[in-house]
Amino acid sequence: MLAQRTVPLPGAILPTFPRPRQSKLPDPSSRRCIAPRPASPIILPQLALGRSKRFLRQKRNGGVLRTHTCGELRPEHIGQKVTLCGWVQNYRDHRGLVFVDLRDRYGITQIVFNMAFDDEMQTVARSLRSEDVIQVTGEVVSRSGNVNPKLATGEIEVVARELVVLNRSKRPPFEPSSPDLPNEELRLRYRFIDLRRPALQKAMLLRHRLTKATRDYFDRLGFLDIETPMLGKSTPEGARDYLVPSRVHPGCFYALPQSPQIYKQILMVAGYDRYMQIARCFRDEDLRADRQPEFTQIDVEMAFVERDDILDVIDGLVAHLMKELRGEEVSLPLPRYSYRDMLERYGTDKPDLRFGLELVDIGDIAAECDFGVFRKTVEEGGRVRGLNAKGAMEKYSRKDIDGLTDYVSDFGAKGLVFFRVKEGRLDSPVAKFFSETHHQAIIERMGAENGDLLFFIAGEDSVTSAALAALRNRLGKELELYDPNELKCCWVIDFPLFSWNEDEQRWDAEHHPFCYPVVEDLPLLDSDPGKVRAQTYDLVCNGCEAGSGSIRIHDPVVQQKVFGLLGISEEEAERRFGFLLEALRYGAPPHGGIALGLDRWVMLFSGDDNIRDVIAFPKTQKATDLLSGAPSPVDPHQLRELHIKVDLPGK
RNA sequence: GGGGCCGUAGCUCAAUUGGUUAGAGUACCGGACUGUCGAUCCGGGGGUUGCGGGUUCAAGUCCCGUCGGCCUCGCCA
Repeated sequence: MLAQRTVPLPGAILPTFPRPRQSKLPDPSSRRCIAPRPASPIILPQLALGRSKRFLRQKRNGGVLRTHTCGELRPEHIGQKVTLCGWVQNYRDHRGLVFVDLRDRYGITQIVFNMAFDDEMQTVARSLRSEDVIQVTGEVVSRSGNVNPKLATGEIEVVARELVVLNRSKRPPFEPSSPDLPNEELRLRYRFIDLRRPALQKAMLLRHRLTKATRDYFDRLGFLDIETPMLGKSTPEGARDYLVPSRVHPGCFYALPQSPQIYKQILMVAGYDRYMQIARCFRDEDLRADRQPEFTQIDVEMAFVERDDILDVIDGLVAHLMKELRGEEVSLPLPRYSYRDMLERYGTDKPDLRFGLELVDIGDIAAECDFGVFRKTVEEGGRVRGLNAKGAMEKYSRKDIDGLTDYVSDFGAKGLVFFRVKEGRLDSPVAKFFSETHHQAIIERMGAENGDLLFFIAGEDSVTSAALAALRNRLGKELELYDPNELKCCWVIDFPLFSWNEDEQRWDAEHHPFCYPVVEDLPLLDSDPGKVRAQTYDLVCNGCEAGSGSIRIHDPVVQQKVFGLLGISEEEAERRFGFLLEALRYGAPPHGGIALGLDRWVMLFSGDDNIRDVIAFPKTQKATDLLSGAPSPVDPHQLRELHIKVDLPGK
């Protein structure tokens, strides 16, 4: 039988279809198309991911439009009468016979419409186009002889007996099944189409599972999930705030949280000694491939703990996630390295440990050679460091190396010296400035063999680190030195508390201003602040800063001292976050915590390198939402209520 | 704020050194077709080459500006 609404529709742009009457009727007996299992729950298998086999159970009620999903039917269902709903992914019109690939997020099922059964229905079936939404009732039959091995449901098909067009789609700007992706601008504008793509659905599912596994883990350990305000007070430093004007208090603004930092510390003072939250954070800074203006943190804080207690808890989380999401065992504890050590070996505090390619210092050799740049750099207190790209001699032409030279110049390197190792000697435009002894010394120091390609950068310590770290990552990728699917995590600890800000002639907090110094370094706060180590820790995964935290200052005196060194006066400190200082005066327990970037973790687990692909509704690099058009001007009357006048810069 | 890449049909792309009426695939529309699954076959419509200016006999192509997207340095505890 054909439902009333299935008359062919005129034109390309169609009005919204009313939902079929069945959906509004509570009486199941009016539904002729329901399969004969009214009391049993429908089991909807989620998209398979990893080795986990989890099932979502959905109670059948009188209002369902479908008996199964499009990913569910198997040979065991043959003979059953079923009702499916979904989107038309593809149609193959043979006139008397029409095939439709019906898609929902669970899979694809082939529907067959046969003119022999219903001529009128056939006319409607032939009018179906991509992304139309339909409801089909029919019988599950075997596809013996015509099995499609590409589909999980490929052994069966549904022979349609009833078709309801639930809604027509305009011609979609792109199709979810298309092998070549349209440009990202279009994908973001039509995000509702993009989100139909299996890749994004997979990412959303992974994100859900990661979030849930995280909550489960902390719940088991007795952590409380406590929400903190979105409308708050501007936090002391760091990123630019997103501001929200107050209507009730003319001229005053809330700030959206850069993180729940201060609130979670106050929760510790309040005695909620194990806190966690999946917290949305906002930072009004320029974007990157792995950075969005609003992002999500797994926020954690604990009281009566020392650094290693927190590291142990997060070690457990990492192991739990690896097990739950990838079925992998991780040996704990995760390795813990000092900041100094990482900077020396990898040039960065967030090394990618999936491969070696460690940095090597040849300052002593450089000091003796006749190559002016090297010798002079060392004389002036700089460093000469390099790395050995094993066996890469043939892989990089002179032109390629010029490209690398350009690349490292972005990081402040004035040049890139290279040597090809041939017949036990160094071959390079600058080789003549090095004696035979130097050649052999460098070869020995670098562990070089014939066919290797050595790179060196001379300059200030920080420049050699930054440039070589960047070069190392690039070489690691280009030379395929690691398995891109591997996840390798470590802790980096013992960061300095401060770094010197040359421009403003004062100390900056390396992490944030609430980090507790290493106790034995406390006296150095007065004598040599640059030497003070902080009780901070970064969780690093595949060269990505995946989490960062510290033991906090719970003593108002130490806190004031740190503010002083940061150039924050007592008055300013009181004004901006006096409420934290005040809280610390009322019995603050020793406490500390960490925040992990949830979006980045999903990226790491999914192997994506674009944060937008793990966020349902991301923003562009200019922080706009192409779907909604945000941000946008507002009605003048809204501004008047807020006592705000817009003063745009002239062009 | 700086550097780089990109913008041509609904979409993905092409267009020789600046040179004829800007093409192809796909999607869309019409027709044929009862076992397709990237269906096939026949026919058709579809373009302000992002926008504005300039150079030139001539601009999709070169130059300047601008808008938008992406990557990146600065920035982001």
